[in-house]
Amino acid sequence: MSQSVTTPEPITASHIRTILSQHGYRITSPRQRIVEQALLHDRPFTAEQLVAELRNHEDGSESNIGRATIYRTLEILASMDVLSRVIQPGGHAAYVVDAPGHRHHLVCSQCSATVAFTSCPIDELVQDLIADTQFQIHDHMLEVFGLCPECQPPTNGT
Amino acid sequence: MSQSVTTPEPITASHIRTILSQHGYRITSPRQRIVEQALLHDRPFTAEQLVAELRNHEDGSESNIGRATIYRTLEILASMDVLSRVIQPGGHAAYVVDAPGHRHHLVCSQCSATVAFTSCPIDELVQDLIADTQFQIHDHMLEVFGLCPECQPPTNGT
DNA sequence: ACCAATAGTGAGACATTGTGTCAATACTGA
DNA sequence: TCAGTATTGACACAATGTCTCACTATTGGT
Ligand SMILES: [Mn+2]
Ligand SMILES: [Mn+2]
Ligand SMILES: [Zn+2]
Ligand SMILES: [Zn+2]
Repeated sequence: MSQSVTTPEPITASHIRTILSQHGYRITSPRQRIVEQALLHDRPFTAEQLVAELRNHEDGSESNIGRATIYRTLEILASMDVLSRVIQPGGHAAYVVDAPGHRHHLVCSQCSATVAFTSCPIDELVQDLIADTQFQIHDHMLEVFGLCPECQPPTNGT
Repeated sequence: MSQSVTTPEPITASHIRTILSQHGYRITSPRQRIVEQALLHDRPFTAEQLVAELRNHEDGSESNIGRATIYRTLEILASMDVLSRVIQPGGHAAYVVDAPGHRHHLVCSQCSATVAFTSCPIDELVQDLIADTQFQIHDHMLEVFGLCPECQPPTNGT
């Protein structure tokens, strides 16, 4: 087996609290609820999805979390590499929970099953690009799309 | 100079008409105006940008083109590789005019200057991913972000 | 424990972006 | 020229994202 596939180490809500603190962010109740809700997902989820999920469930005791708060918090979590911003096949933005570090994702176009991988083939390319264009290169986005084994049409084995 | 950078061959409106025909699309007046407007751009532009630009200028003679038509046409052009869908640093979708073929883009985060390149470092990676995950891999998206020479802060050469 | 400073919140108005409908229109090939 | 049909555009609507601002809650210092 090559080095491509990452077995993600679990990341906990308390770990994320620590990271928030270290970055100077306050530990607030909405942020904690957002983090916990995000951690329930092992596939990409959209901001609006979380908005819906966090809208007071049957339990009328929970207060609502404002849409703006959710968008803001997701951005913060992404900036700290707790989440990754990914692009879904259709072109829409979503987030996935991630262990920290540089990751890319292989996403099933059908069911959104996601496999993170760490090998990044960009590094050598970047050197060429810098030499050719004189750009300073700060970032890149790479997403790979396909069909997971479950979603592949059965081969017609006559 | 390495092979990374593409000097784009010009693509003309009439060439695009041919491509449309070959794909079974009709040559309509709105499509021609959309194509011509798109060709004026050498940087990424959004669908809404075109909507605005095509909204009858001072010249009251031109009729309006519906928003839906513009979105539809851009998708068609992208599906024929006349345009590429790209993701801007902020995460928003845009299109760039392209010579046909497999391209990626290096985009300036500040001024959106764009350099297309053809070298794609994905191929070997894809083999590993297939072996490791059993996914069928159909597509990928790669964008590189940075600062073009013009937008780089001057080095403080004391 | 208390307090002052201030980061953070949420409601909602609003802006932007994208989709769906459908009668009317304009291409195209025959 | 004409019938068949792909395409249009207006518009309503859905979805997504941004902004504001008075109010609240967290935090570090005392
Ligand atoms: Mn990478
Ligand atoms: Mn490629
Ligand atoms: Zn799948
Ligand atoms: Zn620039």
